Amino acid sequence: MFDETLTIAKALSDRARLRVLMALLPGELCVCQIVELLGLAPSTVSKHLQLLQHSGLIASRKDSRWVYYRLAGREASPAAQKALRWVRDTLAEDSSIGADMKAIKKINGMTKEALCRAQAKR
Amino acid sequence: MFDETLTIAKALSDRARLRVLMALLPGELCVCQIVELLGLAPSTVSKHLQLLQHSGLIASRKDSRWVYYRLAGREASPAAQKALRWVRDTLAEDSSIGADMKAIKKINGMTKEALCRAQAKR
DNA sequence: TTGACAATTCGTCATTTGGCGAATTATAAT
DNA sequence: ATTATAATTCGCCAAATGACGAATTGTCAA
Repeated sequence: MFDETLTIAKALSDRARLRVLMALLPGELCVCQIVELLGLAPSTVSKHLQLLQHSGLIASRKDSRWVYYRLAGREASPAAQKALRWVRDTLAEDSSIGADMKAIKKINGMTKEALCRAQAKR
Repeated sequence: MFDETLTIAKALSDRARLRVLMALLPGELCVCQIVELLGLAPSTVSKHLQLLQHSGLIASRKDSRWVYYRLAGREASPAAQKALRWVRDTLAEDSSIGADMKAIKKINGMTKEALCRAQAKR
């Protein structure tokens, strides 16, 4: 229990990972969308997602070539569920993440093709 | 809000600091008691306590030569209060911290003189 | 079956973090 | 006043962390 709590706290202790959790509040996103949102290298983003998944805070589903991540729900441990509730409650009415939320809307509005093109640029 | 949440999460993401928070659940402790509990150098413990205090999770009071730390209460920000509630709820019935709790009882049973002698040994 | 592409893993590097002892500060006792 | 002591600050080192690009894996399309 203690170690799990520590693992979860470590997972929450990074800006990029916290942004991912916030971004997943409205629903699942695929890796390329998260890459676009964070503006980090795919390998870096993948690492963050692995860590979050390992901590039990998020879960993934594979659809052909794409992998979608979502906040862990009922399958999450009590500790993880409580942690997610904390994040959600604390950041719920936070205006400072408005830019991210706007970006998510934009990203959701883009086709996969447009997204991949955007990423091919770098 | 977001940055405060991140600061709090970082404060929670260390084993020693999490142990301190657990140790403070029953009530305040002075630095020398926490040093005894963690078995770390006073300078290291002080650093951890500063970080926790800076994050708003704990507060301190000075009594002559001693400084006592306690979990932040009403003075804490909503984010900090929620975080403390998360830690408390998550670790409440955790048996793996039994050793720490036992150590706290023992430390509380010791006079200050005995404690200082114990620390003078190193 | 070959090529393209989303995602992950690996190797490397710069930065951050956690640890200590020495020096410093503040308070109490002699 | 001088000494002792609780705590903090400072300077340093080792270990952990986050970032990237290159190489790898798995899946679909041509």
